[in-house]
Amino acid sequence: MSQKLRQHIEEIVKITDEEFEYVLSHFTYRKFLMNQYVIQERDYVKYDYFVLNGLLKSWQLDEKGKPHIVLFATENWWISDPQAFYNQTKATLNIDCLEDSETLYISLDNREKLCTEMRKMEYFFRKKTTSGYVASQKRILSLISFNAKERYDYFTQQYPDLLQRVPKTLIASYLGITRETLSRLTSQ
Amino acid sequence: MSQKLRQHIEEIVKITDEEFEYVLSHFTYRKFLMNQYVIQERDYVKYDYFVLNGLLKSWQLDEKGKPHIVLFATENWWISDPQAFYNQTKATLNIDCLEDSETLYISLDNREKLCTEMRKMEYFFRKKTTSGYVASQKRILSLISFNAKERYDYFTQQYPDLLQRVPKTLIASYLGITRETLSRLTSQ
DNA sequence: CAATAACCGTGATTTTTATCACGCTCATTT
DNA sequence: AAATGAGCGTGATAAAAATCACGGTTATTG
Repeated sequence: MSQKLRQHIEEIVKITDEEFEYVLSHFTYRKFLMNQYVIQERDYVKYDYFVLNGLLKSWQLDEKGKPHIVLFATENWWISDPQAFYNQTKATLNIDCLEDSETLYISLDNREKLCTEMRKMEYFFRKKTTSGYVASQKRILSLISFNAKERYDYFTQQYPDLLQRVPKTLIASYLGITRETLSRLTSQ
Repeated sequence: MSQKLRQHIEEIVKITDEEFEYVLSHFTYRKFLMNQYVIQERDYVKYDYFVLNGLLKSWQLDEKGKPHIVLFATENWWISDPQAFYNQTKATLNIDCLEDSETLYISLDNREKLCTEMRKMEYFFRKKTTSGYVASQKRILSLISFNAKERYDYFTQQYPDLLQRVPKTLIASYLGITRETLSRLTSQ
Protein backbone atom coordinates (compact mmCIF):
# COMPACT_ATOMS: atom_id res chain seq x y z
CA MET A 1 0.00 0.00 0.00
CA SER A 2 2.70 2.46 0.99
CA GLN A 3 4.39 1.50 -2.29
CA LYS A 4 2.02 4.00 -3.86
CA LEU A 5 3.88 6.76 -2.07
CA ARG A 6 7.16 5.37 -3.31
CA GLN A 7 5.96 5.23 -6.91
CA HIS A 8 4.66 8.77 -6.53
CA ILE A 9 8.02 10.02 -5.27
CA GLU A 10 9.92 8.07 -7.90
CA GLU A 11 8.07 9.86 -10.66
CA ILE A 12 10.33 12.75 -9.66
CA VAL A 13 13.40 11.35 -7.86
CA LYS A 14 14.83 7.84 -7.62
CA ILE A 15 15.38 6.55 -4.09
CA THR A 16 16.76 3.37 -2.57
CA ASP A 17 14.83 0.93 -0.40
CA GLU A 18 16.56 2.27 2.68
CA GLU A 19 15.82 5.85 1.76
CA PHE A 20 12.18 5.06 1.20
CA GLU A 21 11.94 3.27 4.53
CA TYR A 22 13.36 6.35 6.16
CA VAL A 23 10.98 8.67 4.32
CA LEU A 24 8.00 6.47 5.16
CA SER A 25 8.91 6.54 8.86
CA HIS A 26 7.97 10.22 8.81
CA PHE A 27 4.43 9.49 7.68
CA THR A 28 1.48 8.06 9.56
CA TYR A 29 -1.27 5.95 8.06
CA ARG A 30 -4.88 6.89 8.63
CA LYS A 31 -8.14 5.69 7.17
CA PHE A 32 -11.19 7.94 6.95
CA LEU A 33 -14.79 6.96 6.30
CA MET A 34 -17.17 8.49 3.80
CA ASN A 35 -18.47 11.86 5.05
CA GLN A 36 -15.81 11.99 7.76
CA TYR A 37 -14.00 15.28 8.23
CA VAL A 38 -10.24 15.43 7.92
CA ILE A 39 -9.92 19.13 8.67
CA GLN A 40 -12.56 21.52 9.95
CA GLU A 41 -12.51 25.28 9.70
CA ARG A 42 -10.81 26.71 12.80
CA ASP A 43 -8.83 23.53 13.46
CA TYR A 44 -5.09 23.90 13.57
CA VAL A 45 -3.74 22.22 10.46
CA LYS A 46 -0.94 19.93 11.50
CA TYR A 47 -0.66 17.66 8.47
CA ASP A 48 -0.48 17.36 4.73
CA TYR A 49 -2.29 14.26 3.47
CA PHE A 50 -1.16 11.98 0.68
CA VAL A 51 -4.15 10.05 -0.68
CA LEU A 52 -3.58 6.31 -1.15
CA ASN A 53 -7.12 5.73 -2.36
CA GLY A 54 -10.59 7.17 -2.02
CA LEU A 55 -11.79 10.69 -2.73
CA LEU A 56 -11.72 13.85 -0.65
CA LYS A 57 -12.68 17.46 -1.20
CA SER A 58 -11.52 20.74 0.28
CA TRP A 59 -14.07 23.51 0.40
CA GLN A 60 -15.16 26.73 2.02
CA LEU A 61 -18.53 28.25 2.88
CA ASP A 62 -19.15 31.79 1.64
CA GLU A 63 -20.99 34.41 3.69
CA LYS A 64 -24.30 33.30 2.15
CA GLY A 65 -23.67 29.75 3.32
CA LYS A 66 -22.85 28.31 -0.10
CA PRO A 67 -20.01 25.81 -0.30
CA HIS A 68 -17.26 26.27 -2.88
CA ILE A 69 -14.95 23.44 -3.82
CA VAL A 70 -11.26 24.27 -3.86
CA LEU A 71 -9.97 20.82 -4.79
CA PHE A 72 -10.92 17.19 -5.28
CA ALA A 73 -8.20 14.76 -4.26
CA THR A 74 -8.01 11.16 -5.41
CA GLU A 75 -5.26 8.55 -5.37
CA ASN A 76 -1.78 10.13 -5.53
CA TRP A 77 -2.96 13.62 -4.71
CA TRP A 78 -1.99 15.70 -1.72
CA ILE A 79 -4.60 17.58 0.21
CA SER A 80 -4.54 20.02 3.12
CA ASP A 81 -5.25 23.67 3.84
CA PRO A 82 -1.89 24.91 2.49
CA GLN A 83 -2.16 28.38 3.99
CA ALA A 84 -2.88 27.02 7.46
CA PHE A 85 -0.44 24.11 7.13
CA TYR A 86 2.56 26.20 6.11
CA ASN A 87 1.86 28.91 8.64
CA GLN A 88 0.69 26.48 11.31
CA THR A 89 -2.47 28.48 11.81
CA LYS A 90 -6.15 27.69 11.88
CA ALA A 91 -7.92 26.32 8.83
CA THR A 92 -10.17 28.43 6.67
CA LEU A 93 -10.94 25.37 4.56
CA ASN A 94 -12.82 22.18 5.36
CA ILE A 95 -11.72 18.79 4.11
CA ASP A 96 -13.99 15.76 4.12
CA CYS A 97 -14.41 12.45 2.35
CA LEU A 98 -16.64 11.68 -0.60
CA GLU A 99 -15.56 8.04 -0.32
CA ASP A 100 -13.81 5.94 2.30
CA SER A 101 -10.20 7.06 1.95
CA GLU A 102 -6.80 5.89 3.08
CA THR A 103 -4.05 8.45 3.60
CA LEU A 104 -0.46 8.85 4.66
CA TYR A 105 -0.03 12.12 6.45
CA ILE A 106 3.05 14.12 7.41
CA SER A 107 3.58 16.99 9.83
CA LEU A 108 5.29 20.22 8.80
CA ASP A 109 8.18 19.45 11.14
CA ASN A 110 8.71 16.05 9.57
CA ARG A 111 8.43 17.54 6.12
CA GLU A 112 11.07 20.17 6.94
CA LYS A 113 13.20 17.46 8.54
CA LEU A 114 13.07 15.36 5.38
CA CYS A 115 13.87 18.40 3.26
CA THR A 116 16.85 19.20 5.47
CA GLU A 117 18.21 15.68 5.62
CA MET A 118 17.51 14.53 2.10
CA ARG A 119 18.19 16.79 -0.84
CA LYS A 120 16.13 14.47 -3.01
CA MET A 121 13.07 14.99 -0.86
CA GLU A 122 13.62 18.71 -0.80
CA TYR A 123 13.68 18.58 -4.58
CA PHE A 124 10.61 16.37 -4.64
CA PHE A 125 8.55 18.71 -2.46
CA ARG A 126 9.77 21.74 -4.35
CA LYS A 127 8.69 20.18 -7.65
CA LYS A 128 5.32 19.26 -6.16
CA THR A 129 4.68 22.75 -4.87
CA THR A 130 5.73 24.21 -8.18
CA SER A 131 3.43 21.98 -10.17
CA GLY A 132 0.59 22.78 -7.79
CA TYR A 133 1.25 26.45 -8.41
CA VAL A 134 1.31 25.96 -12.16
CA ALA A 135 -1.95 23.99 -12.01
CA SER A 136 -3.68 26.73 -10.05
CA GLN A 137 -2.48 29.36 -12.54
CA LYS A 138 -4.15 27.30 -15.25
CA ARG A 139 -7.35 27.11 -13.28
CA ILE A 140 -7.28 30.87 -12.78
CA LEU A 141 -6.92 31.36 -16.53
CA SER A 142 -9.81 29.00 -17.17
CA LEU A 143 -11.94 30.93 -14.68
CA ILE A 144 -11.24 34.34 -16.17
CA SER A 145 -11.27 33.38 -19.83
CA PHE A 146 -13.81 30.55 -20.18
CA ASN A 147 -17.59 30.63 -19.88
CA ALA A 148 -19.50 27.93 -17.99
CA LYS A 149 -19.58 25.45 -20.88
CA GLU A 150 -15.90 25.86 -21.66
CA ARG A 151 -14.95 25.40 -18.02
CA TYR A 152 -17.01 22.23 -17.86
CA ASP A 153 -15.38 20.86 -21.01
CA TYR A 154 -11.96 21.68 -19.61
CA PHE A 155 -12.84 19.86 -16.40
CA THR A 156 -14.05 16.74 -18.21
CA GLN A 157 -10.88 16.72 -20.24
CA GLN A 158 -8.64 17.08 -17.19
CA TYR A 159 -10.51 14.77 -14.81
CA PRO A 160 -12.66 12.35 -16.84
CA ASP A 161 -12.76 9.88 -13.93
CA LEU A 162 -14.20 12.44 -11.50
CA LEU A 163 -17.31 12.86 -13.67
CA GLN A 164 -18.45 9.42 -12.57
CA ARG A 165 -17.42 9.68 -8.94
CA VAL A 166 -18.46 13.19 -7.95
CA PRO A 167 -22.10 14.45 -7.74
CA LYS A 168 -22.84 17.09 -10.37
CA THR A 169 -23.75 19.57 -7.65
CA LEU A 170 -20.17 19.49 -6.38
CA ILE A 171 -18.65 19.73 -9.86
CA ALA A 172 -20.79 22.83 -10.40
CA SER A 173 -19.45 24.26 -7.17
CA TYR A 174 -15.87 23.56 -8.30
CA LEU A 175 -16.58 25.34 -11.59
CA GLY A 176 -18.20 28.34 -9.92
CA ILE A 177 -21.66 27.80 -11.43
CA THR A 178 -24.99 26.53 -10.11
CA ARG A 179 -26.07 22.90 -10.41
CA GLU A 180 -28.99 24.00 -12.61
CA THR A 181 -26.71 25.71 -15.11
CA LEU A 182 -24.44 22.67 -15.20
CA SER A 183 -27.43 20.39 -15.70
CA ARG A 184 -28.59 22.47 -18.65
CA LEU A 185 -25.10 22.44 -20.16
CA THR A 186 -24.86 18.67 -20.04
CA SER A 187 -28.41 17.95 -21.22
CA GLN A 188 -27.86 19.79 -24.50
CA MET B 1 19.44 49.25 -5.97
CA SER B 2 20.21 45.56 -5.55
CA GLN B 3 19.68 46.15 -1.83
CA LYS B 4 16.01 45.73 -2.63
CA LEU B 5 16.65 42.09 -3.42
CA ARG B 6 18.51 41.71 -0.15
CA GLN B 7 15.69 43.26 1.85
CA HIS B 8 13.26 41.02 0.04
CA ILE B 9 15.26 37.90 0.88
CA GLU B 10 15.78 39.02 4.47
CA GLU B 11 12.05 39.16 5.03
CA ILE B 12 12.37 35.38 5.07
CA VAL B 13 16.00 34.46 5.89
CA LYS B 14 18.87 36.47 7.35
CA ILE B 15 22.05 36.45 5.27
CA THR B 16 25.50 37.95 5.65
CA ASP B 17 27.07 40.51 3.32
CA GLU B 18 29.23 37.80 1.78
CA GLU B 19 26.29 35.51 1.29
CA PHE B 20 24.31 38.27 -0.38
CA GLU B 21 27.21 39.12 -2.66
CA TYR B 22 27.32 35.50 -3.68
CA VAL B 23 23.58 35.31 -4.25
CA LEU B 24 23.62 38.52 -6.25
CA SER B 25 26.37 37.18 -8.51
CA HIS B 26 23.80 34.70 -9.83
CA PHE B 27 21.49 37.47 -11.02
CA THR B 28 21.76 39.82 -13.96
CA TYR B 29 20.42 43.35 -14.10
CA ARG B 30 18.21 44.41 -16.95
CA LYS B 31 16.12 47.46 -17.62
CA PHE B 32 13.02 47.35 -19.81
CA LEU B 33 11.11 50.23 -21.35
CA MET B 34 7.39 50.83 -21.25
CA ASN B 35 5.59 48.51 -23.71
CA GLN B 36 8.69 46.39 -24.15
CA TYR B 37 8.22 42.64 -24.07
CA VAL B 38 10.09 40.55 -21.53
CA ILE B 39 8.70 37.21 -22.68
CA GLN B 40 6.71 36.42 -25.77
CA GLU B 41 4.52 33.40 -26.37
CA ARG B 42 6.63 30.65 -27.96
CA ASP B 43 9.89 32.00 -26.55
CA TYR B 44 11.88 29.65 -24.39
CA VAL B 45 11.64 30.97 -20.86
CA LYS B 46 15.11 31.08 -19.43
CA TYR B 47 14.63 33.42 -16.48
CA ASP B 48 12.59 34.38 -13.48
CA TYR B 49 12.50 38.16 -13.00
CA PHE B 50 12.64 40.01 -9.71
CA VAL B 51 11.16 43.50 -10.12
CA LEU B 52 13.23 46.32 -8.64
CA ASN B 53 10.78 48.97 -9.80
CA GLY B 54 8.25 49.62 -12.50
CA LEU B 55 5.21 47.57 -13.44
CA LEU B 56 4.82 44.51 -15.64
CA LYS B 57 1.97 42.23 -16.57
CA SER B 58 1.74 38.61 -17.66
CA TRP B 59 -1.14 37.70 -19.92
CA GLN B 60 -2.51 35.35 -22.49
CA LEU B 61 -4.71 35.75 -25.55
CA ASP B 62 -7.76 33.48 -25.75
CA GLU B 63 -8.95 31.94 -29.01
CA LYS B 64 -11.20 34.95 -29.63
CA GLY B 65 -8.19 37.24 -29.38
CA LYS B 66 -9.05 38.70 -25.99
CA PRO B 67 -6.19 39.22 -23.55
CA HIS B 68 -6.47 37.92 -19.99
CA ILE B 69 -4.21 39.16 -17.25
CA VAL B 70 -2.57 36.50 -15.10
CA LEU B 71 -0.53 38.81 -12.89
CA PHE B 72 0.59 42.37 -12.33
CA ALA B 73 4.09 42.65 -10.91
CA THR B 74 5.46 45.73 -9.18
CA GLU B 75 8.46 46.34 -6.95
CA ASN B 76 9.47 43.20 -5.01
CA TRP B 77 7.41 40.82 -7.09
CA TRP B 78 8.67 37.96 -9.19
CA ILE B 79 7.36 37.42 -12.66
CA SER B 80 7.85 34.79 -15.33
CA ASP B 81 5.91 32.05 -17.08
CA PRO B 82 6.32 29.52 -14.26
CA GLN B 83 5.20 26.53 -16.29
CA ALA B 84 7.66 27.27 -19.06
CA PHE B 85 10.42 28.38 -16.70
CA TYR B 86 10.38 25.28 -14.51
CA ASN B 87 10.05 22.91 -17.42
CA GLN B 88 12.36 24.94 -19.66
CA THR B 89 9.78 24.90 -22.41
CA LYS B 90 8.16 27.53 -24.57
CA ALA B 91 6.03 30.26 -23.07
CA THR B 92 2.28 30.24 -23.28
CA LEU B 93 2.20 33.61 -21.51
CA ASN B 94 3.37 37.03 -22.62
CA ILE B 95 5.06 39.45 -20.27
CA ASP B 96 5.42 43.15 -21.04
CA CYS B 97 5.89 46.44 -19.28
CA LEU B 98 3.22 48.92 -18.27
CA GLU B 99 5.99 51.23 -17.06
CA ASP B 100 9.76 51.41 -17.51
CA SER B 101 10.99 48.63 -15.25
CA GLU B 102 14.26 47.47 -13.74
CA THR B 103 14.74 43.82 -12.97
CA LEU B 104 17.20 41.30 -11.63
CA TYR B 105 16.77 38.01 -13.40
CA ILE B 106 18.02 34.52 -12.64
CA SER B 107 18.26 31.38 -14.75
CA LEU B 108 16.84 28.05 -13.60
CA ASP B 109 20.34 26.60 -13.40
CA ASN B 110 21.53 29.40 -11.18
CA ARG B 111 18.42 29.10 -9.05
CA GLU B 112 19.01 25.35 -8.60
CA LYS B 113 22.67 26.05 -7.92
CA LEU B 114 21.81 28.51 -5.16
CA CYS B 115 19.29 26.06 -3.71
CA THR B 116 21.88 23.31 -3.70
CA GLU B 117 24.67 25.39 -2.24
CA MET B 118 22.73 27.48 0.26
CA ARG B 119 20.07 25.91 2.40
CA LYS B 120 18.82 29.38 3.27
CA MET B 121 18.14 30.16 -0.37
CA GLU B 122 16.45 26.83 -0.87
CA TYR B 123 14.23 27.72 2.06
CA PHE B 124 13.65 31.20 0.68
CA PHE B 125 12.55 29.94 -2.74
CA ARG B 126 10.43 27.22 -1.21
CA LYS B 127 8.64 29.79 0.95
CA LYS B 128 8.14 32.04 -2.05
CA THR B 129 6.69 29.27 -4.17
CA THR B 130 4.43 28.23 -1.33
CA SER B 131 3.11 31.71 -0.75
CA GLY B 132 2.53 32.11 -4.49
CA TYR B 133 0.53 28.90 -4.41
CA VAL B 134 -1.50 30.07 -1.42
CA ALA B 135 -2.17 33.41 -3.11
CA SER B 136 -3.43 31.71 -6.27
CA GLN B 137 -5.74 29.46 -4.21
CA LYS B 138 -7.23 32.62 -2.74
CA ARG B 139 -7.72 34.11 -6.17
CA ILE B 140 -9.43 30.90 -7.31
CA LEU B 141 -11.80 31.11 -4.36
CA SER B 142 -12.55 34.75 -5.15
CA LEU B 143 -13.27 33.81 -8.77
CA ILE B 144 -15.66 30.98 -7.94
CA SER B 145 -17.41 32.56 -4.98
CA PHE B 146 -17.53 36.31 -5.66
CA ASN B 147 -19.51 38.28 -8.23
CA ALA B 148 -17.95 41.09 -10.26
CA LYS B 149 -18.41 43.76 -7.58
CA GLU B 150 -17.03 41.58 -4.81
CA ARG B 151 -14.01 40.66 -6.89
CA TYR B 152 -13.34 44.31 -7.62
CA ASP B 153 -13.62 45.22 -3.93
CA TYR B 154 -11.25 42.38 -3.07
CA PHE B 155 -8.79 43.65 -5.67
CA THR B 156 -8.88 47.24 -4.38
CA GLN B 157 -8.32 45.96 -0.88
CA GLN B 158 -5.37 43.80 -1.90
CA TYR B 159 -3.72 46.17 -4.36
CA PRO B 160 -4.87 49.74 -3.66
CA ASP B 161 -1.80 51.18 -5.41
CA LEU B 162 -2.52 49.37 -8.67
CA LEU B 163 -5.85 51.19 -9.04
CA GLN B 164 -3.95 54.35 -9.88
CA ARG B 165 -1.28 52.79 -12.04
CA VAL B 166 -3.17 50.30 -14.17
CA PRO B 167 -5.78 51.19 -16.83
CA LYS B 168 -9.27 50.03 -15.85
CA THR B 169 -9.45 47.90 -18.98
CA LEU B 170 -6.60 45.75 -17.70
CA ILE B 171 -8.00 45.50 -14.19
CA ALA B 172 -11.24 44.26 -15.75
CA SER B 173 -9.27 41.67 -17.66
CA TYR B 174 -7.55 40.54 -14.45
CA LEU B 175 -10.95 40.19 -12.77
CA GLY B 176 -12.47 38.27 -15.67
CA ILE B 177 -15.08 40.92 -16.56
CA THR B 178 -15.47 43.48 -19.36
CA ARG B 179 -14.29 47.07 -19.02
CA GLU B 180 -17.90 48.24 -19.39
CA THR B 181 -19.08 46.16 -16.45
CA LEU B 182 -16.19 47.41 -14.34
CA SER B 183 -16.93 50.99 -15.31
CA ARG B 184 -20.54 50.59 -14.22
CA LEU B 185 -19.49 49.05 -10.92
CA THR B 186 -17.21 51.93 -10.06
CA SER B 187 -19.54 54.71 -11.19
CA GLN B 188 -22.25 53.65 -8.77
C1' DC C 1 -1.96 73.03 -34.10
C1' DA C 2 -4.56 69.52 -36.12
C1' DA C 3 -4.82 64.56 -36.06
C1' DT C 4 -4.76 60.38 -33.81
C1' DA C 5 -5.26 57.06 -30.40
C1' DA C 6 -5.87 55.50 -25.63
C1' DC C 7 -8.96 55.53 -21.97
C1' DC C 8 -13.26 55.84 -19.95
C1' DG C 9 -18.32 56.43 -19.30
C1' DT C 10 -22.88 55.16 -20.58
C1' DG C 11 -27.24 53.87 -23.15
C1' DA C 12 -29.76 50.03 -25.49
C1' DT C 13 -30.04 45.41 -26.16
C1' DT C 14 -28.82 40.54 -25.98
C1' DT C 15 -26.88 36.70 -23.80
C1' DT C 16 -25.62 34.19 -19.94
C1' DT C 17 -26.34 32.67 -15.56
C1' DA C 18 -28.86 32.56 -11.06
C1' DT C 19 -32.95 31.91 -8.57
C1' DC C 20 -37.17 29.76 -7.38
C1' DA C 21 -40.15 26.08 -7.94
C1' DC C 22 -41.61 21.52 -8.91
C1' DG C 23 -41.37 16.63 -9.90
C1' DC C 24 -38.98 12.35 -10.83
C1' DT C 25 -35.85 8.43 -9.62
C1' DC C 26 -33.27 5.75 -6.71
C1' DA C 27 -31.19 4.31 -2.59
C1' DT C 28 -31.50 4.04 2.35
C1' DT C 29 -33.94 3.87 6.50
C1' DT C 30 -37.65 2.82 9.59
C1' DA D 1 -43.68 -1.59 2.35
C1' DA D 2 -43.87 3.16 3.29
C1' DA D 3 -41.12 7.19 4.26
C1' DT D 4 -37.24 10.05 3.69
C1' DG D 5 -33.72 12.44 1.42
C1' DA D 6 -30.03 12.96 -2.06
C1' DG D 7 -29.31 13.80 -6.74
C1' DC D 8 -30.82 15.46 -10.94
C1' DG D 9 -33.61 17.59 -14.71
C1' DT D 10 -36.32 21.40 -16.25
C1' DG D 11 -39.66 25.35 -16.69
C1' DA D 12 -40.48 30.31 -15.63
C1' DT D 13 -38.52 34.36 -14.29
C1' DA D 14 -35.05 37.60 -12.50
C1' DA D 15 -30.53 39.27 -12.22
C1' DA D 16 -25.94 39.80 -13.85
C1' DA D 17 -22.87 40.52 -17.30
C1' DA D 18 -21.61 40.88 -22.25
C1' DT D 19 -22.02 43.11 -26.50
C1' DC D 20 -22.55 46.87 -29.60
C1' DA D 21 -22.56 51.58 -30.23
C1' DC D 22 -21.49 56.30 -29.45
C1' DG D 23 -19.27 60.35 -27.49
C1' DG D 24 -16.14 62.90 -24.62
C1' DT D 25 -11.61 63.83 -22.53
C1' DT D 26 -6.81 63.77 -22.53
C1' DA D 27 -2.31 62.91 -24.00
C1' DT D 28 0.74 62.05 -27.76
C1' DT D 29 2.34 62.67 -32.33
C1' DG D 30 3.28 64.29 -36.91
